Amino acid sequence: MRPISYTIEKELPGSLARAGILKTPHGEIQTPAFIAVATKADVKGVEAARLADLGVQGIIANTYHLYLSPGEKIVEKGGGVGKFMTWERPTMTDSGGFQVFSLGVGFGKKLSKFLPEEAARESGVAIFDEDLATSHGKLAVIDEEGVSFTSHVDGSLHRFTPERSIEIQHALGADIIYAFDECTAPNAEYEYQKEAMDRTHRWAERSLRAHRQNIDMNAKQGIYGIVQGGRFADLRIESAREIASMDFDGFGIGGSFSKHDLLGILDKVNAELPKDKPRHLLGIGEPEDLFIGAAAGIDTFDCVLPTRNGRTGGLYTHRGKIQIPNAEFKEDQTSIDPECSCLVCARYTKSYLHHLFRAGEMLGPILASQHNLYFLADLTRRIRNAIIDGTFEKFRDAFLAGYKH
RNA sequence: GCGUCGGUGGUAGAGUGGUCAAUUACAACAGACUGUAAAUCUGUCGCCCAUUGGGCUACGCAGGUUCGAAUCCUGCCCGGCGCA
Repeated sequence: MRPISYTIEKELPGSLARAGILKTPHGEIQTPAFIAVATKADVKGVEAARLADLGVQGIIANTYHLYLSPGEKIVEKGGGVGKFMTWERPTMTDSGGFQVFSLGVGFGKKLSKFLPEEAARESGVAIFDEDLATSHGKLAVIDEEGVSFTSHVDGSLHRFTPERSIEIQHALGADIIYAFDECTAPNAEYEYQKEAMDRTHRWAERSLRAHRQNIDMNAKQGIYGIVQGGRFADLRIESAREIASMDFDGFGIGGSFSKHDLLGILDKVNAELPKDKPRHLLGIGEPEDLFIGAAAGIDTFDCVLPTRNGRTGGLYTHRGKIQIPNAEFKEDQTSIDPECSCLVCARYTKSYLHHLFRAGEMLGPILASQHNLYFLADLTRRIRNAIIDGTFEKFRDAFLAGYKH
């Protein structure tokens, strides 16, 4: 009996969408579900004790960050990432593969994972700047065996290989761990993307082997393989087939493709994956993305946006995202989102949140993060219910009609 | 009253003859953020048109010197400090 199992509860006829139950040693996750990001063993701004009330069923922490600080041994002595942070429910750890991107080619470049350069330039987002990147130097360099990192904290040198990532993830002790992969830049050329994908496949085999060899941890943790291939459909499909052929307990769809590409190929990717295993869409997304993902058969999502947006004043509402520090909310005595039933909305006005942000009070980002987390967790829960009821499309259309940018 | 230092854009505070509509910070007004180098970053920020660009009004007030003044001179007003 594997530590991780997935059961389909209901499928949406004519699509890949499904509702199910993901069982872990620390409890079940009713899917589709939104997993909160707890990079450094904390969901930024939110106490673990509050997470369940916000509808959060699981968290995902980060191998690279916890390895650097406090060190995986400390977390291990603390009882593993879940116990350490007092979240004794389902946990995951990302392998550090994303940092290959963010500290590698992405370093010094404000490039979004999604926006191609042109779009970024048009929308005013700062973009890749080779000069800047060069002057800072990249912090991650890739070779066949693994990745050498320069710590962003103190400049010290570190080495990650698939085996090392798995070893650290064993110490961190999450219920679900990920194969070490290479997350590529969104604008990577086909040739490089192919090369990186093939390398990620080799790393996947090594990760899997490293995990299965550890009898003890293999019995306690499940391991997901990660599909790569960037924005190229044929590579994505090839990658899905390749990763699916390996004996993973579940699958992660790795990042850096544009939204448009995501729309077009996610279902094709998932169609290549075995139905009886869980699929996680790494690092996504916005409310619209959750509908797209769920429709394509994604079971779990994670994304930094609810907490990052929340910290910086962006709040989700059923009428679209709002910037609470903006002047228009100064005297708005209505709740943040009248259609939201979270504790923050039940209690506080836009005017109050606006004031907290203007005054630089930390409670502002805290409350905003909580609301956003609830918003996405609740939306995912309702998507699940709609799949079970067979009203998915209806629910989606109704929601998106009211949700403006 | 005498002496002295100083009065710059919403605020603080640079600038001390041309490259100044005026560094910078804060405030203000927006925007961005998708496996968290992020409680962060970006843009705008005298007025009026405009696509690069142009016009106008501005550095306490009023004069003056100069081709040219926020910058020099004179007077006045206001404030800090010192002495009476």
